[in-house]
Amino acid sequence: MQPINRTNLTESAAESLRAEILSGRWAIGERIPNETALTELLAVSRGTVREAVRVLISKGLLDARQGSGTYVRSTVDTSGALDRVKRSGLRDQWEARAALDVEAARLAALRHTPGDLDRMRGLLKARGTVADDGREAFGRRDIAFHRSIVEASGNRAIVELYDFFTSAILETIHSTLNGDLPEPDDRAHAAIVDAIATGDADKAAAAVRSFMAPVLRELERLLSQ
Amino acid sequence: MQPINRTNLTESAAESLRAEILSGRWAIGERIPNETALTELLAVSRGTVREAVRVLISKGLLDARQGSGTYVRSTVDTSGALDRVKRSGLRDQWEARAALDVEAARLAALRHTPGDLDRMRGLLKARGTVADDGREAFGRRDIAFHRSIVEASGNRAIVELYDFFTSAILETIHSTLNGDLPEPDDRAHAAIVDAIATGDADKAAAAVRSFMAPVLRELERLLSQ
DNA sequence: GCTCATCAAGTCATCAGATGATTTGATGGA
DNA sequence: TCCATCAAATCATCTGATGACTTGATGAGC
Repeated sequence: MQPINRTNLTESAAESLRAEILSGRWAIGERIPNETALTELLAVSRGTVREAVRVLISKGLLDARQGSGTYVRSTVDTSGALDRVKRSGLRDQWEARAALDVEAARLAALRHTPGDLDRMRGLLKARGTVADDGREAFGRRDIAFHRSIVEASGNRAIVELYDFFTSAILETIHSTLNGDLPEPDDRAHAAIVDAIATGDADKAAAAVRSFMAPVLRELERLLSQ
Repeated sequence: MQPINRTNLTESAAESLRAEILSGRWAIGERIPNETALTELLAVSRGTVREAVRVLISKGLLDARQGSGTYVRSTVDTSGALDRVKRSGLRDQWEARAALDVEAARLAALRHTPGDLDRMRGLLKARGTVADDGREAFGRRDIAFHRSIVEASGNRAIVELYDFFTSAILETIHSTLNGDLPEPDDRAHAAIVDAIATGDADKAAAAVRSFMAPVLRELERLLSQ
């Protein structure tokens, strides 16, 4: 039986290089040793060095320029962050998304354009009910509506993370949860849009918060069983 | 002059493979063609194929097993999400982190232990001033204090993202911003801890929000110049 | 008929060598 | 001083070979 931690040379080399970069051994923008030198430093062949470097390039830590060298692009590695977020549990993910959702509504109240409001209301009308054409299709329309609010915040970082949480939560619910979560009715949805339309950030935030509360309570109940 | 979108074979191959995987061409757990076959499919050498596959392994899409084959591990790619967040601009990042910070304080008010409060107060006392031993060291202590609040939320997803934003924002500020951001005084910091200690979630959230406001205003001013 | 050691084929892991493409700084003439 | 040219350095890519590991087939032994 092999030890389960057995790893290959490429990963060892990549990990070793990554640690050096994160330690700040080379400053941002500085050139790291060339492939031949790394071959000796890491005691692996050039092919293995190239695979390791390629991984770090894809993580955004390095930047290779043909004819010139390989340079440090960043000394912080965030590639594993989302993996850990994924493993953080459904309640935590839901809370984090709710935080973004609330802040998005707050910003949307301040920054929304007339077009944003039209789009929200159009998607809310098109949302319909589960009975129309099944749960999955309804889920997609529901998500589209909520996303339109987040988009109206004009904050791309929040939109991006919101999308991530949405897919992560969906995946988790599919695989772990069987019970149904309460689905707020049209009136609750419309209340959010109306609050945003008033331009009152606190009111918009409160609307989303009270919208989320019952779902979160039910979620905690289901998870504590 | 070369077109700026010029890319190398490895990236083309990786992108091509990634697209096939995301399209669902192979089911999760299914084995993809071996290296020799990929060499023909992608019309590149084995070395290039290996580099491309290695990148997709590091993204969590593939899983290579020596002697057996290379298998699909996931058909959703979230690895680019944080990259896009990084490129979303300083204001957006700050707002997103503030949202998490506010929610963390809210949760901390509800869930904190006596030990949490002790730690926060200890770190606040140890925080001192810039004059003590330079800006960088002070910055680290300041971050440690704020992180202790986020940790007290008991939400790992929020902690993880908070860390991400902290490092991303620090890096951006280092490279783009020269002006100083306002630094709230000890009293403002202590007010957050006190609010959390009362167990009143709204009060804690409001404390963090008013703490953040002047910094965000100054940030917008600096960025609009 | 069942079990299990053995084996061979298939596959990824790694190495070594060679050539091409590109960048960059040095050189030297106009 | 300017600029075309060149050579060295570096990454990009290909090719061939060998090793390590997995897996299913085989067949002896019971």
